[in-house]
Formats: sequence, C-alpha cells, structure tokens
Amino acid sequence: MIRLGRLTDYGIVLMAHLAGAGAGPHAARDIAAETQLPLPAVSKLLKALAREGLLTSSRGAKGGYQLARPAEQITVPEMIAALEGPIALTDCNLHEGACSQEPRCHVRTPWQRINRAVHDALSRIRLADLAAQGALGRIVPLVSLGVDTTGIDTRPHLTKG
Amino acid sequence: MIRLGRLTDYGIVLMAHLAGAGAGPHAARDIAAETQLPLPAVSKLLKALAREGLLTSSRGAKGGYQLARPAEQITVPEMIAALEGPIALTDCNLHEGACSQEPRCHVRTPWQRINRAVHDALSRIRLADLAAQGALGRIVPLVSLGVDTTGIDTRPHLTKG
DNA sequence: TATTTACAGGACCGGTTCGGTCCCTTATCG
DNA sequence: CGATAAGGGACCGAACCGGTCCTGTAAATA
Repeated sequence: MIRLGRLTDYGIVLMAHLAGAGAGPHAARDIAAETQLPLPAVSKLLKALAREGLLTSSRGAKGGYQLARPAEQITVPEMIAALEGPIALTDCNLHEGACSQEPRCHVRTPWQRINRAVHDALSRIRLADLAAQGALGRIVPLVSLGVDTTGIDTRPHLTKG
Repeated sequence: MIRLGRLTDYGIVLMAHLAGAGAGPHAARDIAAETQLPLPAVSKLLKALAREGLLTSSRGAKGGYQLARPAEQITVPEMIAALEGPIALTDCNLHEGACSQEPRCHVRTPWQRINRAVHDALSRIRLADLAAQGALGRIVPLVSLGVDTTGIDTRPHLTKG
C-alpha cells in the first residue's frame, strides 16, 4: 500500500514540531517529551536529519537541534529522501541494471513516469504547510477531503491466498 | 523511500502484459513463460487480481485469465490497491484511532493531503499507458525525464547510525 | 464418463528488514 | 573540571515479505 516507514513518519512529525517551536536549539530530550515519541528513536532521527543537512546541531550544554533552513524552503521529498533514501517505487528506478530483464521489460519507462508523478506531487508540499497550527487536533474523515474511499479494505490482499 | 513490494511490481507487469496480448484467456503458465517471472508468484498474483475483480478467470482446459475491463479503464491505484490494499503512506490515514496520540497530532490532516496528492497523481496513469509498446526495451536515464536526481544516494540513511 | 487441464485456496518456511535499545566517545557551556 | 548533550556504532527481537508446495474443484475434450 505504498507505506512509509514509521520512523520516517516520526521524523516528519519532529520536523514539523521544530518548525512550530521557537528559534533556539532544542534538546532531543525535550523534543521527545513534547511530541510524546520515544527518546531513542527521536535521537536517532534527529541525528540522521542533521547529517543530511536538514537540521543544524549544537553540542554541549544548552545545545540541541534547529531547522537548517526556513520551513518554507523544505519539501516533503527532501525529508523522505533524508530518512529513507530517494523516492523510488521500484528497484529499476534506482539502479541501472538492477533487474535481470531490463532489456525486455515494457514497463520500465512508464514506471519512471509514475515515479516522477509521485515526486512532483510531493514536491508541492512544504514543511511550513505541515506545521500550520490551524486545525490542531482536528480529525477530518478522508471522505471530506475528496479521497476515494470506495471499496477500501485496509488489508493487503496477497496474504489471503 | 516509498517502495512498492516486488510482488506488486510483478503484478503490474502481468497486467501490462495481458493488456498487450490478445483477447482470449491466457494460462498462468504461458504468462509466466512470456514475462520470465517465476510461475508460483505469477499464479498467486493472477489469483489475487482475479479475486479483486481486475481480471476474469475461466477454469478447465483452454482456461486462463483476461482483463475484466479495457486497459483504458484501469488505473494504477486500482492495481496497487488490489495487491497491497489502499494507498496509505501512514497508518493514521487508514484506521481511525490507530495512533495513540491522534488528538494532539498536528500533522495528521496534512498527511491526508499528501496522501491524496499521491493518489491523484497515480490516478492519471492508466494501464493502457503502461502497455504501450512504443519504447520496447529502451532504457531512458532518469535525468532525461526531468526527475530530480541531485544528491541521490540510493541507500536508506537511518541504518548508518 | 473418464481424463486432462488449469484455476482456487490454504499452509508453510526462510531471509531480510525494521523498529527499538544501549553503549561509548566527543564537544561545549558554566 | 564537571555536567550536559550530540555523534557514532553495535546489537537484538519481531514482523513482514517473497517464494514454494499441496490439495481441492471446475471445465473442456475425447
């Protein structure tokens, strides 16, 4: 179902939290407490985000993490790429020659278009959009957003047989 | 990196193959041979696709599978949903109350928008587009499609530390 | 009607990945 | 110099996924 790893989800929550918080450095411990996420995971994620250049870190007492750029200049694919590597729905989009039958595959080129479509769609959403405090805690059913929910079954079907 | 399961990839290849092949029923055995995919996997996938209504099956001698609808009327999200369940990047997009901290989560609503963006982008691509024989075996570098390949690293970063 | 063909459904297994945790080192502030 | 906090790496258990096999059932043909 095209899932994102849970850690990646967490990571984006952390980024959104930092975007909403004040400017100074925020300690991993505090961030974990405020977002109610497990500290070790938060620590690992912040480290990765800093290594990839989305956050800046300062060590020592009074240290912590903060956004490397304003939230308006950070896109969703950037964050995903920082945590999971680049967006690639299939292997053959990534490694040339990963698939043994690339030469005879009719579907490879279209897959690249699909990949691009997803990437473009995500690129239009910026961190600032996620951090908007507007609907704090408001739970909106999918239907009201125009998402197609017909025939939704929730479970993968391959496992059924 | 937002991956699709390999079986799902296979499944779409199968669909594309059927879209390109003639109208009569095609046996799983033949399809496996023509696509060079392992028969057991092909069998499982065709079964699932038939159960979900994307293919029709006929049993017995001369039996096999064929598209339930013309390829122009089958979209990518339909196929993905048939094999992996509905498109949902995070759990909270699916099950109401799946996440313990839904009430205080600032990011849930934006995630739904992201999800919808992906879904819409994919909906514009139909099976007929994938089956187009035009560029048979042609390998096109990502760059020429306008895909952003800057700083691509290929590996997930979380595992690094 | 007997036989062959081919789908239907379920059970099973091994490997990989992922989520989660802990340790030690390094740098900064007071 | 001591307390604080990030940096980096190793490690483990559990879940998921890809892959395989076996038995049952329906249809067509001779």
